[in-house]
Amino acid sequence: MGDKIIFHIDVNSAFLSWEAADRLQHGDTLDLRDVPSVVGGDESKRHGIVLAKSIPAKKFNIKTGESLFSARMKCSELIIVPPNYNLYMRCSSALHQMLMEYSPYIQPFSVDEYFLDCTGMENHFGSPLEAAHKIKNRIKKELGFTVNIGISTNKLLAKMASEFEKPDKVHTLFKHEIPQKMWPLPVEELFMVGRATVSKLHAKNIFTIGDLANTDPEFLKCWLKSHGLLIWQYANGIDNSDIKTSAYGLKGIGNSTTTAFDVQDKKTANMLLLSLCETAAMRLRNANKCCRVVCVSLKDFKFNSYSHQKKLDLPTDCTNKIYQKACELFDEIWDGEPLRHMGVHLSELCESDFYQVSMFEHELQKYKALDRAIDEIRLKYGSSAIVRSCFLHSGLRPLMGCISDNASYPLMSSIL
DNA sequence: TCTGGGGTCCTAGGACCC
DNA sequence: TCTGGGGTCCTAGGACCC
Repeated sequence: MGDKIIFHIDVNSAFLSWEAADRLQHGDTLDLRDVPSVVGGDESKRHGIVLAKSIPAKKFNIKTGESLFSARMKCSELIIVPPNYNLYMRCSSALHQMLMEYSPYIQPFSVDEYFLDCTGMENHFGSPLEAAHKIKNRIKKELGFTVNIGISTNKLLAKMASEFEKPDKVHTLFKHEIPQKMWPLPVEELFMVGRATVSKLHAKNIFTIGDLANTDPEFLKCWLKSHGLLIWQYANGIDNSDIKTSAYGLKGIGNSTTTAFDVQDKKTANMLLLSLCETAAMRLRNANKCCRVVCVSLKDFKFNSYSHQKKLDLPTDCTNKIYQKACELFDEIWDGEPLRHMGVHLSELCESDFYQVSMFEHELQKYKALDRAIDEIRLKYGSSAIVRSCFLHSGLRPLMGCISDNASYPLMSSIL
């Protein structure tokens, strides 16, 4: 059996490219990609970090993840645009649609990354390099943004290849190219080597991917457990994972927010929890799932974070049930310190049609009917069409988080 | 440095049972 | 009950990714 051919397609500065393409489509004359610009949160609130940056912004040494405050210090004329998650979803799915024309073996890896199994496509689209250039150029022409494509025989190497020179490039990283193309790179550029691991590796004089590749795997395994073995395999280009096609199993749904102000009282906290639960539960129902575990996470004004989770007696997709449990969890852990961040996370999901509702839970049936009715109205008339009355004069948002609200946006196909 | 929000997976420790 | 070892479940926290 011969080697596979795997492509990794990565949108260059995705959020920023998509914003730029969208603005040009709508008649703007300025291309954000040509000036120092970033996509980021609200400078005046506390959501302020850089989510994506233009290449000119990069020249000012602005980094993804840094605060908008410090980004602005580096470049006073920096343009900051707020994120538009609905736009990103539409761009992502337009890309998905196009890529599916080339191979049915496709794995969405994140909103702006796809793996494609292109084994045996030579008859249709030419050599892997030719095919990748065709795909890349077509995306640019028809969708209005650029991508990098990495080509190799497994996902890890394809992904590493797509990280090479950007933007708008195709790179290969086959096995025999590893010593020249990958081993000289700093070890922190290896997939799965993050901040915590890199400082440990440096302490043992491991500075490049090559250094890691040539370290004794037994030693790494004893020292860093399974993660040690994993990064050694990656450093040597070893990855046997499959392309996970179709609807891969969702493991959990979370919804969290940094509040614009410190939360000091239980009443406000409960309303925020309700808002978070509404969105999370709606997404759960949309996925036709129920959850067995509810988790509440908190971060106080000193940035200490802590969480508390509990199993439910029965799986549920009901907003009120989830909210009740979230309040209970909150009461059990909140120490009264002012809070700056709150989150709700639902896990241990199961199929909702699998799960039989106990016929004795009359109250639950009522809630389910209510959830169904509310979901339908929000789908039809937009998410703000129906709002719990307690939010009316609260100054708080009744639905926290990014939920898609198709009513207020035109379809992708009409824009791009 | 004034520090988001969505995920996944792993590990360690305690409870509980045999 | 001056008391071992192993399995499983549960929870909290931390690592990583984008």
